[in-house]
Amino acid sequence: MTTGRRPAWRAVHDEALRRIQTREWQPGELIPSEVALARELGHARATVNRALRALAEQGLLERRRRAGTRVAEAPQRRALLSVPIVREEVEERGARYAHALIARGAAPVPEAPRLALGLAPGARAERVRALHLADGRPYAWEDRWVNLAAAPDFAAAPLDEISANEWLVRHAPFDRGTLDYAAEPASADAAAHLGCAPGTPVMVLERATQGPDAPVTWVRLAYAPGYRLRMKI
Amino acid sequence: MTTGRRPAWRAVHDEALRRIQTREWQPGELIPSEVALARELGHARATVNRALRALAEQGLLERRRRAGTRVAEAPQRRALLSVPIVREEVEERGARYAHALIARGAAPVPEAPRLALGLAPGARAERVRALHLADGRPYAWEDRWVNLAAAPDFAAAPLDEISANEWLVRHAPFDRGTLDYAAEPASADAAAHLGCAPGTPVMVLERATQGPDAPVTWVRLAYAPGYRLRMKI
DNA sequence: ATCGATTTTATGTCTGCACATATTAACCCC
DNA sequence: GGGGTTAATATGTGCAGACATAAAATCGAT
Repeated sequence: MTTGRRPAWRAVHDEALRRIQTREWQPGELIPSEVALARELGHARATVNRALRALAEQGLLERRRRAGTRVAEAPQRRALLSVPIVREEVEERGARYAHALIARGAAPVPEAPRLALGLAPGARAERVRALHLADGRPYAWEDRWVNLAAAPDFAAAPLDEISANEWLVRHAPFDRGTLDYAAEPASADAAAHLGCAPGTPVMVLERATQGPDAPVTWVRLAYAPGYRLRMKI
Repeated sequence: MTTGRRPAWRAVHDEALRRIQTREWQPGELIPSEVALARELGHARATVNRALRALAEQGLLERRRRAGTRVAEAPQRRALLSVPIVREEVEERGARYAHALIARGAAPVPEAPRLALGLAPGARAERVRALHLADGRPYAWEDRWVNLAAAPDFAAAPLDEISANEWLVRHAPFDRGTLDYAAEPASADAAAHLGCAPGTPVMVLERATQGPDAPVTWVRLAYAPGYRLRMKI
């Protein structure tokens, strides 16, 4: 029967979670089959399946056909990190967002972005440098390279009105990518724009984004000192 | 009919993804209803529902009852970050993991962990300091506080055999928590154990873990210089 | 018009059933 | 016993139909 308030699969989910947390189901232990649980809890197998599938997606259960379902040895929740858009990050903190375009134009590509963009040695690409501001104070320093082959219109994008990232998100289809966070000493130009001493530890994000056909953009974001990347599990 | 190789809901998922990426469905635009899509693609509504639900969980679609389904304004993929267990991190890189217990014992709790553990001012808790090693080289420096009220047996845990984190993961039920990454200068003791100069930028992870009833542990991990937190989207 | 009640509609969920698929377990033959 | 074949079984997926729920759209009375 439909519970109304609380979906039945949630109830099953929560009950299974309780048994995991209370060690009623031990780590590594095989739990009852979907059919058995369905009978015990009075629901259809599909309902139990959905609940257990959700727990497996969270990393708490491990499921294999025929072998059954067992509690993960080290039951780890997984944190969901939405790919950061700087403007949203700033606004979520209740600050006013602004950005300043510092420089743009074609230039020869250094090694790291060149490899990420899949370009030949000596190739040129569009480079954008910009500063992101929160309530008028420096928030992050951006150094971006764009593969014009994958986003031809980018050269004409009005980057004083919209940030390069937002323009690309809206105009260039994208697919997959990688995120790399590291702690590094602030480079001279980053320090100058972020208003800190060169060498100050800053969080650096390097993001490579690929479209369905070709790599689109490679960006290096240096966050102002004090930045924290926060996640919940 | 069952496709066999590729589940039908994946086919629907991929087709919808294609339409989003090619801008056939514009950002912000209302897409056809489940019933319409089911008829068009020749599947049951439940199948279409599952596909669209998966895309919504990834942040590409926004769905509301009665209002319908629309493409997210800034279609962002979400990265799934599994909560790091240092041993697994190390072994995934193909290195041999080891850890060394440096110190343990009850001590007065400083402010940050005290608040995270919900303890009264002046309270004491169990402190553990340990070094994680990859192929014998320093990997991360751990400074951990444990709320013995939530994990009474922890005082007797054999921390020379098993790391505190793994012991807790196996013996203390846990629930929710927060992860905070920041770039900071290496403290004196972290630098000493990591083999770098004090003040070197290092990635610091602060994790607070809560069980069903009470906070369990607060840990600060300083990774050796060069550490990168890598995610795929 | 305006506000509130009612209808409509798209998504959310549930069920029962069926078949698919991946493994494990059992079996058989030598 | 060894090795390959077959059966058994738990999960994975698909479908049709039904009801639940939220929110937009409509209608009605003031």
